[in-house]
Amino acid sequence: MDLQASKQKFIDTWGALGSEWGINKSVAQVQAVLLVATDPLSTDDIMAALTISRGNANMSLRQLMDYGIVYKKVLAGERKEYFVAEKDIWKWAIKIAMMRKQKEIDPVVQVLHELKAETQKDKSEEGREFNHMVSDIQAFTGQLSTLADKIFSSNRGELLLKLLKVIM
Amino acid sequence: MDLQASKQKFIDTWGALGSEWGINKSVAQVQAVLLVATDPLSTDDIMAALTISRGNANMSLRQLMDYGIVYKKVLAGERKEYFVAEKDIWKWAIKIAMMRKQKEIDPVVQVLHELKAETQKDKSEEGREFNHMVSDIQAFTGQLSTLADKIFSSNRGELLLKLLKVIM
DNA sequence: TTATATTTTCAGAAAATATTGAAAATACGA
DNA sequence: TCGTATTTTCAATATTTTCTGAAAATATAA
Repeated sequence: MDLQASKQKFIDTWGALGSEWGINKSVAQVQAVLLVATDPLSTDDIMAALTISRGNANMSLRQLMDYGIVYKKVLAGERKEYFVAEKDIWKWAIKIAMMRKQKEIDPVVQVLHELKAETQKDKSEEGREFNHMVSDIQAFTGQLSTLADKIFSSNRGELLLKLLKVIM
Repeated sequence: MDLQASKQKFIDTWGALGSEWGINKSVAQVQAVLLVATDPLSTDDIMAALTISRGNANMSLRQLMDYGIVYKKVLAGERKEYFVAEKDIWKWAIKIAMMRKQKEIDPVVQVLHELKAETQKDKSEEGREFNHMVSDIQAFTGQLSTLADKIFSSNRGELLLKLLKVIM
């Protein structure tokens, strides 16, 4: 397998992984193309590399920039916009995890908290049972959420990983 | 809000959370219905509770049983099968995480490993760059993967969580 | 064994999601 | 300013995923 084939395999694998994690396939592939590129790429380059439409390329790039893991790069004397990918995997693992946590976990923790409060004074057997179950889940997700915040704020992620390897 | 409304809200919230994490909405809702139930439920009970088809109820239940977070319960003198949900959140957090890791992460780690090996001896600037990038990602995902295995095997998850709270 | 209850399967329908492509908006140089 | 290159938007279309419902398979009781 030559280098180009290896790169292609990486792009495909990355796209498949993205799909499984609820990240749009095109978005994941665009990131992959930028990761394997040696130079900044334009929208047209990406359209050509993945044979996707301009609209798709544009929206995927925008999403990656929203995530903060792809940057615009101005090339001197060029009117087009060029893009490069953040290559530090820790940076994007943390950014994406934080964003997803905020969007997906935090609202659930909030609802669980409300349900817990609302059923607090229900003294029926059924009410106490429900309250107990919700409390358990709330405690668990709440702990995970707090832990995630601590890991993500301040770049202690890498440190943490090393630490864990020692502990376990 | 009365108890029934609270339960309904829980079911809806749980379904929404599931969708966002790539778990089918029906599957998540079936688990929720079983979690809030006071007694074992039959397929018909679940169909009625969520107004879903028999096929959907059956497949969702099967998937939850495959995950190992819903059990069959035989009721004396009853011909129908009844189901109950595992209520220990640690048990299913670990089971689901393990399963998803195995299905989604491990193959990627494997491909990355192969790509790393294949490009090891490419001495061109481009080849070295690609190899370096793949190696970084592979090291990161490999570490996470190993860490996850350690946490999941043996029920050290809860312990770990307590430990982290002290450390951080 | 036969009749009946229950579960499973799966082709097709419906719903949700992703993608295209061309028009509109914007940015830039002359 | 105008003309052109480039980017953005979004309605229409294509694709993927989920769900239904009825037929087939299986289990149970008599």
